Amino acid sequence: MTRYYSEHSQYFVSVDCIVFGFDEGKLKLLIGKRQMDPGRGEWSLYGGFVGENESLEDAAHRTLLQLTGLKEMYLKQVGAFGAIDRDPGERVISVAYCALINVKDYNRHLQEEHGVEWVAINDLPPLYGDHQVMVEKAIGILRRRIDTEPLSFNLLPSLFTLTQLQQVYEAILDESIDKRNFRKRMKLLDFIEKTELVDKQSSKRGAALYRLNKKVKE
Amino acid sequence: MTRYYSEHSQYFVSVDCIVFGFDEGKLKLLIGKRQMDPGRGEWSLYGGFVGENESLEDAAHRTLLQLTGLKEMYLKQVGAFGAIDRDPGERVISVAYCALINVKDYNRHLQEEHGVEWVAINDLPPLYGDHQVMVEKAIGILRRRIDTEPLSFNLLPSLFTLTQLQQVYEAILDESIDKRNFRKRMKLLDFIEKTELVDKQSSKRGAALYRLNKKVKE
DNA sequence: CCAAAAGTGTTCCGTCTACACCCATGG
DNA sequence: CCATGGGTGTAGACGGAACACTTTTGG
Repeated sequence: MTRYYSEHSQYFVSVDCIVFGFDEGKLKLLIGKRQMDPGRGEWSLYGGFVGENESLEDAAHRTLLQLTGLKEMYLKQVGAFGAIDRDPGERVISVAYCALINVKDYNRHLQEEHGVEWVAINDLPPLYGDHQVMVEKAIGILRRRIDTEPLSFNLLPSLFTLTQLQQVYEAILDESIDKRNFRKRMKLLDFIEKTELVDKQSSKRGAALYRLNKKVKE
Repeated sequence: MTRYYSEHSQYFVSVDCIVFGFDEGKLKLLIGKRQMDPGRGEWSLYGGFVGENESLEDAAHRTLLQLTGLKEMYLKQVGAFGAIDRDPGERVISVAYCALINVKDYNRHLQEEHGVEWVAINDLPPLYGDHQVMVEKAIGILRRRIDTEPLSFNLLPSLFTLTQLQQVYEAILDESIDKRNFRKRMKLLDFIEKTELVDKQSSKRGAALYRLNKKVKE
């Protein structure tokens, strides 16, 4: 292979995954204690190095597959982080990706295998390196996009109640929403539809289940 | 230095700068013909490789200083681009940055030195590699943020007329705006203020000049 | 005196917000 | 029968959109 750029330096490039889930009415993040040096034992996002035969996004998908057992999920780039000393070990340039998954789909024994836990975002411990900043930026993106893009559904099962959906909105925006106004707004969305099915889990009366009816565009 | 990650691959990392300016009532981009292989002669964004002693943002600033002679400017990360074959030469992971500058501040002889030109965004030629995609993403960011963040002022001199400001909005959003409504909205912004000065360049009657009165927050 | 750009208000309509009560059911 | 969560409508406030004419002055 012809070498064009050989006079320049090369760097390790990693991806860090900010995996959001929704459980017990809260927005949660999958984090674990680092199992390698440096920073062994510190709370950290799950990440991995970019391989030679994969794009950044491929690397994020591979990492997320290892971590969650899931192949398809909502994935969005949060940004590149390249401060010289951002990693306490060596210089690593990292690209953060934000993923939204349905906690129920998560393969539970992978959780133990990787030593990760779901932690509520309002209750996060200090995180390794600049991971805190990545998380904050990811939440900012979610907040800004939640009304423009059908994000929230990725955090729920394919059948969901309006109450669940409202809880997702409230968790992401960190504010409470009026139930009637919320339901009115949701009725105007053309990509969700009511089914005949009823969820009896959470109430005696039962709540109508809704689903997406179109493939969501980027 | 202790080596922690040596089993992993390393990559060239570059920054590519999407430099917007506003001139002749149009939004323009600073692009030039590549002066190196591969792709010599193709239209391209201006970019550079990331050095060992600089962060990604430092690299973008350095590159922009070389290109424009300007030290301070609005700069925002557009995203990381890492497809395996995105660069026709070798694998290079690139982080795109979007800069907004006032064309009048631009050091004109640097333009010739670097062989770059201001080209209206509606009139761009095909660009090298994935640069087109970077530009589109940058424009999307500007459009989404123009009403949330005081962006537009970076494309104008420190004293500007409301007509100029409106032209910037129209150029970024690619749609025309009602003059009265626009001026009403601008009057509500607390960070711009009318001065006693009058611009006689563009009209016989003269137009009031405005300026920013607060340091802009991120 | 006229061409060219600056400047200025009002009305209408649609959207968002606030707000409280009845319903269905399992235990 | 009652506790629990599900479900519904209306009125007022507010903000955005449509719309046309007068002013100033250099040439």
